[in-house]
Amino acid sequence: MAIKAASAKAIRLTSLEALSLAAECLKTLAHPHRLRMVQMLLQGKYTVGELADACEIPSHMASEHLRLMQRCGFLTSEKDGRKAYYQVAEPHLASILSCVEARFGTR
Amino acid sequence: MAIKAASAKAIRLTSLEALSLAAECLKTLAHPHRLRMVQMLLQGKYTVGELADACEIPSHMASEHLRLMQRCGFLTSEKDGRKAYYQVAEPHLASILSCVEARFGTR
DNA sequence: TTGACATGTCGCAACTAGACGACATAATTG
DNA sequence: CAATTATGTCGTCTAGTTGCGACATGTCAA
Repeated sequence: MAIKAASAKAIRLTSLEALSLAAECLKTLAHPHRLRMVQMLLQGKYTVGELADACEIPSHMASEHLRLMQRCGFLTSEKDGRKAYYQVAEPHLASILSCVEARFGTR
Repeated sequence: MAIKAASAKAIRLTSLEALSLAAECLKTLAHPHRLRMVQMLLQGKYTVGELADACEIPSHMASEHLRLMQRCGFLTSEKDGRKAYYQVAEPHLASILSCVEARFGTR
């Protein structure tokens, strides 16, 4: 009886549960408007309205995107009067955006 | 009349079309089984069956995942008899997987 | 050639995400 | 207080994704 081929090469694999969490986070990032928001927020703080303008979407939709990214730990927000400023909380986003920019340009 | 706040900070932004392509690629990657396959393939060639075993899914489903990843340029395949060996074609995958492993562990 | 194996394809049902109008809340201004 | 501005939430409709059984193709060995 043959030893399973896959187990012959002993490789360090991340558990499927951990990869499910990772997949959820990546799925959250995998949206053109959210990528643009992160690209901007890596260079400073912005309000919901500024991010919405840059993505050419109504601000109440930007607000939802920002909430999703906050939920998986990418962003944090702080209120100043009636404005809400968002900023990047997850440092790994910088390297992922570098990959995106390297492959898809800064055009 | 005030100059628009967003345009005040001149920032280099990737076009929304390019970000849409990027989002599609990221979405393709954002799946636990596909992440595991990429994690394995970054360390060598594997057949559909080996990848399927490692993900605990039937091989015809692994085949579909691999086709999707091939379609967006992540992987290439070569046939050897009735087996098909897949390997990584997109070098940036290594850095993205590093981020995933850094945040979610190699548990 | 027959059977077993490895991979790939098709079509359907169940689920999930996205866009968006409508509405809600909260702060500022007159 | 009433109007305006900025953000956040809810429900719905649509479109896309996932899992999977069934089937098709191609390869090898006896």
